[in-house]
Amino acid sequence: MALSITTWNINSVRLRMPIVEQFLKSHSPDILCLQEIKCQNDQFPLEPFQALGYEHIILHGQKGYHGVAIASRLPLTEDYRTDYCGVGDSRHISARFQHGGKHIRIHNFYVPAGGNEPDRTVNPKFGHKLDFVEEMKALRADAEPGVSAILVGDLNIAPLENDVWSHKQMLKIVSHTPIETDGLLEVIRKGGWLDLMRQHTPASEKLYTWWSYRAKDWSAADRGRRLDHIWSSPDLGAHLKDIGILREARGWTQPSDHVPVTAYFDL
DNA sequence: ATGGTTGAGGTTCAA
Repeated sequence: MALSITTWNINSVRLRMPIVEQFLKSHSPDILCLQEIKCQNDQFPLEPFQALGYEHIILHGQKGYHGVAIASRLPLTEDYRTDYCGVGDSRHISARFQHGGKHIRIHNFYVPAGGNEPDRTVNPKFGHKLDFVEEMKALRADAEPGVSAILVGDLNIAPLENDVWSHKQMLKIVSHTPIETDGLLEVIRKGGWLDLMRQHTPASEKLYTWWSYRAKDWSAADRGRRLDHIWSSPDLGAHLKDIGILREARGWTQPSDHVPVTAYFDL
């Protein structure tokens, strides 16, 4: 049984519905996890998703900032939202589904970006990011007996050397500082997660999912970062068939600065 | 060291 799951930081779902529809029509993943929907739940454009077969939609929106959503062709159950750091941000949503005889829980995260200065004594946003990552270390891939797990999202950290265009030049840039990259690798290790993008593509190869809006020519400069991730419990590793990073979506009309990343499984 | 761009919701903040 085929299963495909996409994660995409959409940077305003209302503004970008034309390219969301373009993506859903061309790729038709079973489940789409969105981050930075930047709207409240009652402002989410349900109808165009439903018209394309995504009848199961769960939301954790907020006014103006952040916000996560899961749109699915498969029924979603036992959904919940966690307020990491207890600050009232909408940065996590989770649900369960069944496919190919498996029960699977999916987590969709939007980790704080962390501001510019990588020092929590002068930049509270960096402290918030570190605290958020610390709290994520408690999330285990085997938390529910008999239930597999998938964790996706914009984690705003590029953990490996080849997850950024220049490891050396990025070491003091928020998203690739050692305290962040060590922290995220610890979340993976302690939680018993598999980094599926790196299972599919060796750590020796560059891999990016985000390119800044500020570059004159994002594609020519190619100063990307791998900020978006797909992890799973170990049992799903053998079922992974492919990973698709839709680089071309960065060049679409009114693009997000992140591109869709899709994991293709055969369960 | 600075500035480059984008979005939401207001005339600034977060990314």
